[in-house]
Amino acid sequence: MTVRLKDVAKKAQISTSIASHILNDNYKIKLNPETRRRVKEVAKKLGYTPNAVARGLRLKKTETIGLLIPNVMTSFYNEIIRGIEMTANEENYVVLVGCSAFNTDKEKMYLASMLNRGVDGILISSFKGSNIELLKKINNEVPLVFVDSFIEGVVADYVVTDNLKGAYIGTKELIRAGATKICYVGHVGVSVLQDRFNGFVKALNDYKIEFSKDLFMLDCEEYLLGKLISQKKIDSIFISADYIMPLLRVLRKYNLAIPADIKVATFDEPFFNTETQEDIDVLKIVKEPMPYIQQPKLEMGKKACEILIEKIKTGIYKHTISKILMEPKLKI
Amino acid sequence: MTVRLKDVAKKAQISTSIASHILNDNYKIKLNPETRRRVKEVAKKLGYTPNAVARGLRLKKTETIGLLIPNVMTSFYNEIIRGIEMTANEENYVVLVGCSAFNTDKEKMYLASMLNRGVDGILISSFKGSNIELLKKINNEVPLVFVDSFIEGVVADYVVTDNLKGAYIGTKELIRAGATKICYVGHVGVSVLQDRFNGFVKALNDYKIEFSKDLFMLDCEEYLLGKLISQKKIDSIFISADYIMPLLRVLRKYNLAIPADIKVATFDEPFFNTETQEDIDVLKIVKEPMPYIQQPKLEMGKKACEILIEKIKTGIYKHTISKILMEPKLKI
DNA sequence: ACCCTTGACAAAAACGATTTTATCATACAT
DNA sequence: ATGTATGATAAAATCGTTTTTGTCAAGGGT
Repeated sequence: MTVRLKDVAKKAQISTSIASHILNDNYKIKLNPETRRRVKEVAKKLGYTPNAVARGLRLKKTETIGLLIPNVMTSFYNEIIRGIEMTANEENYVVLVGCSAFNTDKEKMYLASMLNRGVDGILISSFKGSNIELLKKINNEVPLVFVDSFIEGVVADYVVTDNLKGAYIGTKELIRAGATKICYVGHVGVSVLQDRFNGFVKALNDYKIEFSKDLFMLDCEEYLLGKLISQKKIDSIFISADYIMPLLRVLRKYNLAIPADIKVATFDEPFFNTETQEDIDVLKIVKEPMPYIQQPKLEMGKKACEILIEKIKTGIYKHTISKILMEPKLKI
Repeated sequence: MTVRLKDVAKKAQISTSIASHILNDNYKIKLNPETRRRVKEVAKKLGYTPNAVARGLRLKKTETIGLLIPNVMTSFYNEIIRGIEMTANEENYVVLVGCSAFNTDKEKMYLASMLNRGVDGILISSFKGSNIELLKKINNEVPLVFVDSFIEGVVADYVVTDNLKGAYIGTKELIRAGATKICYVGHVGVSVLQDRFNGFVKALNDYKIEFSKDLFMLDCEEYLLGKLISQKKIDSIFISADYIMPLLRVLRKYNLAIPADIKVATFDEPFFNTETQEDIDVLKIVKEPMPYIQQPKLEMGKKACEILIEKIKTGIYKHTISKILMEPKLKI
């Protein structure tokens, strides 16, 4: 049903090869201007658009980029996706999304699938290092840009928030507001999270506050926090936004108000999901909005996509590693 | 660099045609079992996977489905996307996403782009009727399933929440709780929203409450609401979750508490985005969680994707219109 | 008068699969 | 002995492009 180049050529009484040259505005080959006009006119009239699959086969490029992320249901990745879709669209690329669900096998499967579907490049947010060999191999076949993640040993481009700086200025803000005993809540298992922790420690050092291992926990551990609070071992908390609701519940249990009794700053905008009445009550302890570190998610997506497309277009993408640090912002 | 069928064939000392038959498990053609074994072994050893682009060209199917939605940044579409990605992945399909941003031209562009990239089917959430002719045409070329939207005149499948029922049971809940003067806040411009309004009116009728045009507004209009409230013309409100924050601000201005002074039920889970301290304060008027109508978003995505893939596989998809109503739930 | 360029176009190859059509022994029936 | 199945495989066509190579007449230079 759809109109092929052959149809245009036949109607314009010309060979398909010439038609192709004309429709691709190839002026290197000399042609009668009238012929050019005629072919273009016919193509327009028939509403011809080149079949991207055939084109992809011949050209070995599909104007498609693969996007592989852990999940699509958090606002964090959504904004990144949006940024990616925006610039991809501007540059006439289309994006194939896959959701790895933090599952190494699924990630592997998607990578293979994208590759043999001929994507021109891949954007990925990957944490576990399990597919590192595969990623290295892929990195030699198509450009690869990592978003909000860092895989030691893969020589590619990385676009990440400056997590160290973010945690640094967040912690500094707590100190500025008078904090002296700061508790850190958050994982350190992967590079970006380790950076955050390092930023936290750096701020402590710069402001001559001694770091104590006792004031550091991976998860929001109610019992530990309870002890620290009741023994007045801490006056403030720097915490990942993911844990904000659990934290508030703990604080409420101890009848503490923010910021009078305890100061809290979060990495990422705190997200209050209020499922129950208790959740709504819990919010009442927040007397002032908490300062938080905002990641430029949209910009991160945009930037990563720009870099990828740049690499696709130039074809230069091997043997260089670059880490683009996006500027976090302190929001009060 | 990647290994082609030709490479496998050469290594197994066989023609590509036979290799293809073997790797596709075509038993209609008689072959020496030993040859089959050998070819499969070689293919496995070389790590051969068929080039999906070439395959797509020859077979005219790409195992790709197009997904076109207005935006990717609201939790509503995110869950739908997730559902779609899940079932697509299970069925070995891959998803090409596009974001129309409520823009007719962008929608048109994406539809064309997806089509000529050879997607096997399209899932779309479309509101404005502007691309209706294009959609009709597409509907004859590949299966088309609408998600959470309805376009009069396009003979395709629709997967939507039973909006009428949702609004009906939501309103009924308000009435059950003693409401007699209910205000409706929400647009009616598109089919799904009109259904909601109809459900609201139906509930009023069934419970012998007269509908008054004065208690109906498209947006959350502060002035109007203020008047209705201060004149005690209403005791409850049925409202789209999108407007919950503006509504709370108005209610707070009048110093009203939920549900003591005014009952509120929402369509979709109320989403409290608390940007400022005022926002947090505003939540304090909510003394009890509000009842709300929950749409089965994930299931909607799954269902739509299942239907689409079913149609792709059977090839039967023309000249029937079906509207699948997903069951909304009342949450208290 | 002969060779060379060039303008204008056509034919064919290539991309990597799948599928239809051929080849060519051997075996079997008549 | 001749024609026809059939088993096992190869060759060629096809999908719709792009690109390389070919054709062929007109014009220019010596």
